[in-house]
Amino acid sequence: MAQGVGDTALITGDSATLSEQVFRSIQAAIVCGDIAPGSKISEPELARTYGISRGPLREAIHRLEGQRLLVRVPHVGARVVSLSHKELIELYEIRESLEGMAGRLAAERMSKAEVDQLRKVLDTHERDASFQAGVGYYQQEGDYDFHYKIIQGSGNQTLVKLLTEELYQLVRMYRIQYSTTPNRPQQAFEEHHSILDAIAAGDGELTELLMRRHIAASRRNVERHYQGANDTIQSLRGKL
Amino acid sequence: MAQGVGDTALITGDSATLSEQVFRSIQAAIVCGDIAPGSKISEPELARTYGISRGPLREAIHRLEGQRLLVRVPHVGARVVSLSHKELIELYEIRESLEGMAGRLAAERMSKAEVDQLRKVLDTHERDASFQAGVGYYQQEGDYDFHYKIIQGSGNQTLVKLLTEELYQLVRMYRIQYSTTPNRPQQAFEEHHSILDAIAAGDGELTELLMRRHIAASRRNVERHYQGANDTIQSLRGKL
DNA sequence: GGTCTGAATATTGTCGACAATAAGCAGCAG
DNA sequence: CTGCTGCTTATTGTCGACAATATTCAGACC
Repeated sequence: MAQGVGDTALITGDSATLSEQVFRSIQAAIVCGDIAPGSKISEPELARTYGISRGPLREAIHRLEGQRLLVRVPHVGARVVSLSHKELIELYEIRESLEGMAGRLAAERMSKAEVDQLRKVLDTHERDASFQAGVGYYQQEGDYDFHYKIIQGSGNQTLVKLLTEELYQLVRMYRIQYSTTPNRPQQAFEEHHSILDAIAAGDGELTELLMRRHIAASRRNVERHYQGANDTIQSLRGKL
Repeated sequence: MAQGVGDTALITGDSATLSEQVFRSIQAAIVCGDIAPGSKISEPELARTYGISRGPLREAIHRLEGQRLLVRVPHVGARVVSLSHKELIELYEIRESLEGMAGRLAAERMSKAEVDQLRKVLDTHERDASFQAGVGYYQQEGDYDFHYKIIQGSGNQTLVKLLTEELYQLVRMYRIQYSTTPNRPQQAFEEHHSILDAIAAGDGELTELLMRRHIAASRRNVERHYQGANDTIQSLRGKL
């Protein structure tokens, strides 16, 4: 996990530049919800928090703007993105298209070893009690995420970059936000298994179909619970 | 057209901040090929060229990095992106998926007025002599571009932003680069007309199919002529 | 002659200060 | 009491200078 909740210390990976470190730090803070959606980004405050000057901070902010995690308006400042119901649905539509394609390519290109690795991910999820409780599912990240592995298996590096380094940050952000709302771990499990089977069989068309259906179901789930979750967000937003 | 060839003056739109202006200026310069693919970005030099300090320039560079127009490596600098054959194909694959979806949505959602406007774009292309010569086709931009109009017609603003503000900059860049290579205006015309008909008929499925086929054909065309064009790029890259 | 080492140079990264714009607030008129 | 005006304040935008790192080139060694 990239960052503990409430931990505002700089992510001090081996990457040398402060700009890069503060970029990752703020990215993690936004995705994990440590900085509430819709809240304003104060440059002096953040600079003090991370103990750096405003220069690198501003560079990081501009990069985050490009990743859609921040919305900036000139001479006013940056705010953490807060997707409207419509925008969230639009994001899921795009995922449907892109991840469906990733699934098809993965089924066609993944090696046996990669498929086994994917199966292991699924087994781990199944055994883990926290997943059974439906809590952990939405907090997965990176290598251990089922979707992530499939995307990587597509072999299309441009697609991998687009999905994992850009759109997925948003997806993870909303996964975590909605982790308190009723979800559908059991059905998701079954769908994941079907997808895995299709990939193992090398059936690209079927994988694409199942993946699209899986994400569409996920979208409908979010859609169904949106109103309640939205109230929570609004209350969070109240603290500006 | 955003910027004349060789014109290094700042784009002085009403947008106030220098950072924004220099961002658009460099973006246009890269897309139009005024700054060769693979060439290094010198901060002091560009700052002098545009008559600004390095601060706003660096912010612009970070934004351009997010748009995939620049590749940056810490402590070394930024270079204009130069897609490999593989990456270009990957980009087309993604376009196939995304624009196919845009076409489907556009067919389902576009109003009659919007369809008429789209038809007008196509008529204009047809009458314009430069298009008949197969030159102008690849230099279209923004509102006047056939694909652009369809994407907008999808009604999915997130998709619009993703395609037009990010991926399409790359697409335009390579369209212009390949504008000297033999292209396929006549066939593209016919395909465009078929797509228009499908949209006018409100047939989403057919539109998606035709759009995917159209982009796939375009990809194969690029693929076919890639070797020759690549030599040209290599020679350009020689001047660093 | 080729290769490694080291200093000189240039470029990138970071900082603090100043200028310009917007937000917040007090005071006043209606 | 409400709405507007002007000032105060805070935040963002921009700049020039300094520090840290990479590149380059000269010279010595094998």
